Amino acid sequence: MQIDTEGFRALGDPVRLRILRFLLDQGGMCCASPGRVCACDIVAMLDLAQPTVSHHMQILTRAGLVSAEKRGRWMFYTVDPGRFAALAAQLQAVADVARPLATAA
Amino acid sequence: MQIDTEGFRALGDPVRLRILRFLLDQGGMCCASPGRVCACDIVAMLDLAQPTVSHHMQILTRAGLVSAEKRGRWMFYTVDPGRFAALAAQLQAVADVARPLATAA
DNA sequence: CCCATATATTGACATACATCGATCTATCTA
DNA sequence: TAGATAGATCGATGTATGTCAATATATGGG
Repeated sequence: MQIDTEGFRALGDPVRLRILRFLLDQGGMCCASPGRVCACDIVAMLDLAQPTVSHHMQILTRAGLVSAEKRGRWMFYTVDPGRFAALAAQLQAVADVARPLATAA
Repeated sequence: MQIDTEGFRALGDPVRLRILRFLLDQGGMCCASPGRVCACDIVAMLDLAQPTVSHHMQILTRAGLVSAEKRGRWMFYTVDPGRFAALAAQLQAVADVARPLATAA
């Protein structure tokens, strides 16, 4: 039973969850670069200083939840669907193992 | 897009993940009360003081990841499969939304 | 080349959190 | 009812972490 600490740790912060939701929402827009949001947009959205946002983006990328791509002066961030699917599979595996135990007890 | 902070936060700790794995493994045993592990067994397994374990179990139960049942002097803990399945669904929903954006970009 | 802009890095600080010893509460038993 | 045991609560403490101001590092434009 493999469960990743770093991934869930990165998810356990309200600011980072807000950033993830913002990436998904902005990704749905039809203009500019769909699915890609630059760091400056995230700073503008949040009421936090630029270094703080940079710090959070580092945690998210190091956890593999978002991938970063530098394009000129801007850093564009994308949510990694494979990583989220993998984490979802881990939790579902826990649920599958726990299900018969919970009903038996 | 609903993502639960408290659940993932509770998962983002190596000690608590070890406890969860222990609950699942011990749950597979055929003796005593299958699927149920008392707090004393968790204390015995970990190299941590009893109040520390009690604290972690509170966090896990408050996050809904495990359910606690007092039976006499003992507290028995069970992994909640529904809660894990719900969290898995949240992450899978993120993956499903992010998938087309990642491929389009 | 120099300046403006976008992001990263550094250092400092306050708060949150994991951990423990000591103690309290509840429950069983003799 | 007294003693023993399981677990929770409390208070203290060290470490981790979120946050910011200041600065550094790119990158593009004039």
